[in-house]
Amino acid sequence: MSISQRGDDEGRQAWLRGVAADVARQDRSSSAERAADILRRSITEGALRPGAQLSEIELTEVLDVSRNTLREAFRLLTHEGLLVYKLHRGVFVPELDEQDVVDLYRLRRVLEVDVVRGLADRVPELPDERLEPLLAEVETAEAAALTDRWAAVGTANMQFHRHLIGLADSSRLDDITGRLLAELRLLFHVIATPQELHEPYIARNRGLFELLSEHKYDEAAEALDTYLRDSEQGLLDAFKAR
Amino acid sequence: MSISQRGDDEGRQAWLRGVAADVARQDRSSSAERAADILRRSITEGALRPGAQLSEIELTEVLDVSRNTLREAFRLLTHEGLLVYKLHRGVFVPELDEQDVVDLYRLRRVLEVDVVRGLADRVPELPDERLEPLLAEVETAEAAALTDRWAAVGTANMQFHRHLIGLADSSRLDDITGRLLAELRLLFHVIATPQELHEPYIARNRGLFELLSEHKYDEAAEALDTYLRDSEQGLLDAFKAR
DNA sequence: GAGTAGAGATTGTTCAACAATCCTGCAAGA
DNA sequence: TCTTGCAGGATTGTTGAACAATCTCTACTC
Repeated sequence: MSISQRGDDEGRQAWLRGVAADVARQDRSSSAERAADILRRSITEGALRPGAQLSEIELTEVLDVSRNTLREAFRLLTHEGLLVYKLHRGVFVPELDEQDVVDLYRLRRVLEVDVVRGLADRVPELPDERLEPLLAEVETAEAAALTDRWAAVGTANMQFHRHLIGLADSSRLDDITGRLLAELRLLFHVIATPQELHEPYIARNRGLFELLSEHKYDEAAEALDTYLRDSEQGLLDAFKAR
Repeated sequence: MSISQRGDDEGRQAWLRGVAADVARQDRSSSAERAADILRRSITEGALRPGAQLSEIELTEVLDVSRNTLREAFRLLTHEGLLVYKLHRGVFVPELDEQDVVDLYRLRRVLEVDVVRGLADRVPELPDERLEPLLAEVETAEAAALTDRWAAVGTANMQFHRHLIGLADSSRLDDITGRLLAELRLLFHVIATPQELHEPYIARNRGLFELLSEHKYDEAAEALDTYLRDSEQGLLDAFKAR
């Protein structure tokens, strides 16, 4: 389909913007970002455990980038909280503790609850289709649970919250959330029993989705608050049981 | 005073920790951070205006660092929101608009108000001396106002809020706040009338301090909420008048 | 066993070079 | 006139090598 076949100018411009966005997304080239992507996956999926040191020489060979570029990738990940620098000693996957759990959840609670509460005053009102990504994540989690893929359940649950925050249309909030969820993932890796950690929240996410689609925002905010408190307590218990 | 002249071991260790912290602060990775410091000041003080491009070659000569180190400094400032990268085009001082004002203030409001409200449930109770930095910033602002140094007033007012957030003892919150306030500073530079932008909040900051020192946290939270709404409106008005 | 000195390894920083991309101006064509 | 295509120059992206600064570990002394 060529551009000129589209009739209206508005539609054509929208289409152009879409293409531009795709290109920009694809064009996120930068060797550093590509290296960071690989490392990010290695960390969030648990191949690199908390406490592990990342050797520069070793990784330049594995990732096939220069030391300078690798260090730039390190910087990107430290900004996301997935790595920490120790001067003259190198970069490490951070080891978070109970205090970090409390800190992270405090932030999550205040931000997420505020987003949901804010949906009530929104003008124009939130279109229903904005909730579709939430439902998709719930269904992904449910499917993963059926085949005992609890890590995938955890991932889908987190994506649910990312999309929830996304409803606020705030790029800064999205940034902060990205970092919070990344750090949360680090915490999950010290947990021995992922099933009991993630399973209860599949149904609760579906419950949240339904409250939202019925525009019961205050109720949803209330439910989300206790939800997050329970989740925090679950993590703290898992920590103690370790 | 030499170490051995101090009698007690505890005191000596505390002293050593203090020195270690000072050294660490001084030794902060030097080159890249030193370059970042200079650039940060240039931006926040207005020498580098929003929209300006930062040339690598030019700055390597001015700052006397290598391109790699300079680029690391750029990364640091990008993380703080003081610079933005455009792939293959360079780094620029971002240009914020009304929408950014709304976005920033929404975050400020929810975070700061929550911090103040949370002080009520704090155990152990907040020691009075934790409020001293707040008072110091108020006095700094008052002194600066007497000599018409309105930029300094704005700085002190922002530091007031940084210390306010600091009462929550959350490193992540401190990070986020640092970025939010840095971005706010960018906004101030498009404002023609700094006096009417900053002057009213000197007294209001003092009022907040007094409510806090009387442990009237809910009242303080309420005052802070309207404070921030007024401040946001002031910025938006200034934007429109531009 | 505690403390110290030195060797080896790793990180911090710089430099110079080349590759990839963007911007500018100009000429050719509709 | 407006668009399109194409050099050419300028800027950024990436690399590899080199050296300095710092840490870690081992071996030694007491």
